[in-house]
Amino acid sequence: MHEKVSEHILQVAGQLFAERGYRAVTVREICRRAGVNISAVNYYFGSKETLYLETVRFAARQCTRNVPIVTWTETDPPASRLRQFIHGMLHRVVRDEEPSWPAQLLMVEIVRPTRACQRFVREFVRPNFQALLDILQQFLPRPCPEKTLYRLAFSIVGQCLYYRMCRSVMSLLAGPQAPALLDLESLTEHITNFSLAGIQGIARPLRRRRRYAPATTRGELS
Amino acid sequence: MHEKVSEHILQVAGQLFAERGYRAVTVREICRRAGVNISAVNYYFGSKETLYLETVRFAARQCTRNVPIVTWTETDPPASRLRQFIHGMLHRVVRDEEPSWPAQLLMVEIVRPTRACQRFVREFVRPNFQALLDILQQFLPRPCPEKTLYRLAFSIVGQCLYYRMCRSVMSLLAGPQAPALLDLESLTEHITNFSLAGIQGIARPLRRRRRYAPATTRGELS
DNA sequence: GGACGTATCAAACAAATGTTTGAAACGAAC
DNA sequence: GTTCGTTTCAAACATTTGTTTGATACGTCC
Repeated sequence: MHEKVSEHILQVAGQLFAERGYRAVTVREICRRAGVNISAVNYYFGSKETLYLETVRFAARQCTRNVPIVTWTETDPPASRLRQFIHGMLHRVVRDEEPSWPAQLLMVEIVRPTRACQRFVREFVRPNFQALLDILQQFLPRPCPEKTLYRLAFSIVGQCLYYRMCRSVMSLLAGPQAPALLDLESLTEHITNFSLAGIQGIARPLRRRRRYAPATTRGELS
Repeated sequence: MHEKVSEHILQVAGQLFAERGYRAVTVREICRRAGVNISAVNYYFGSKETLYLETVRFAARQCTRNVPIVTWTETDPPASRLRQFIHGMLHRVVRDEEPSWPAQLLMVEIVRPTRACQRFVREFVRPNFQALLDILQQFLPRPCPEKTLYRLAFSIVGQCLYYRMCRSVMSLLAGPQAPALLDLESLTEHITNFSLAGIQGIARPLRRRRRYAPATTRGELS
């Protein structure tokens, strides 16, 4: 029963934290909604703050557990790998499967980081980011400034994260067709195509300046 | 003196709210840091909540005041207009000029919206968004699904907002070269070039499928 | 100088907060 | 049945919270 109670508190607290933030949620409400005594939080977690840190860890685990690690075969072309990466990221981030609060909690943690953020980045964000860098490498000529590589990566994850972080704004701007814009598959296609072209636009400006014929390796993209 | 005192409170409160959030900041601390009596908040603003709503309004005004409205001449090609739009947006959002808290406060308000968000979107975000849609229209063939148009816009603002919303993550990932990645001019160039190519990649797949020669209007971009 | 609207101040208020306490209930082991 | 470690419970604790109060100071107009 121990395991069940503490995890139940974790779930209830996580949802409330994600919706209203750490300070706006009281220990009393967590316990009331979880159906446990008020001293349960301190009994199982030691303090409200520790409980919060645990909800962030739980959220990170949950987000990566929902989506199997990005795996591709050696024969997959780079474009296919990028599509898989974007699909996985969108799945983690825009998909509203139960529970839906972990992604939201992490977004808030990113925008105004607390002590929980550093560990989250180190353990969960960095590996994913490195995977993206590896994919991008394959699009670029060997001696490529790291600055460019990083910015390409940020351009891609920026597009994905927008649909979670700015969903409130997006819904207000898009009105009734907002749900259609969140459709996972077509959104994956859009961001992938946009990014593939964008990568080429960054990787090949020299050729265009030299007035090469532009019809060279475009087929690589599709 | 009236005007000065209330605005001073607004500034102090805005900075604290942006750093730590509404609930974590106490009226006592605001007043102490502002050098005014504790009852000043209720005297000038009626309540802590009203003060917060005013800080959001102030932040929105400040962010758009720092950057003159996007203006272009009729002769400017679309690519140039897009570059100006991106430059303005990055200027508002990633530039750390004094005061630097308004953008941060707005980002937090977007990720977990309160009552202040709706008005902010209506009065400040929507006009900017509409301007971007107008620019994008010129890249696309006339009968273009609104869904595509919107997603293009979101791809662009998503790239820009990343550098503010996810700055904590970005700094941890990029390490010592994070400041270089935030350089306004080169970042504008990157996002503009990436997006121009991305727009073409989205706008032209039909032509490619029809096996048209791809060398048509590429000069339009540069 | 007196009157009046504005602004500032220290003190106090009631409510809510996270946490602690000590006892009671429970369940398995002997 | 007794014992012992774990879990639950209601009550209370000391702080902190936003807000209110009533008095005092300030400046201006008559």
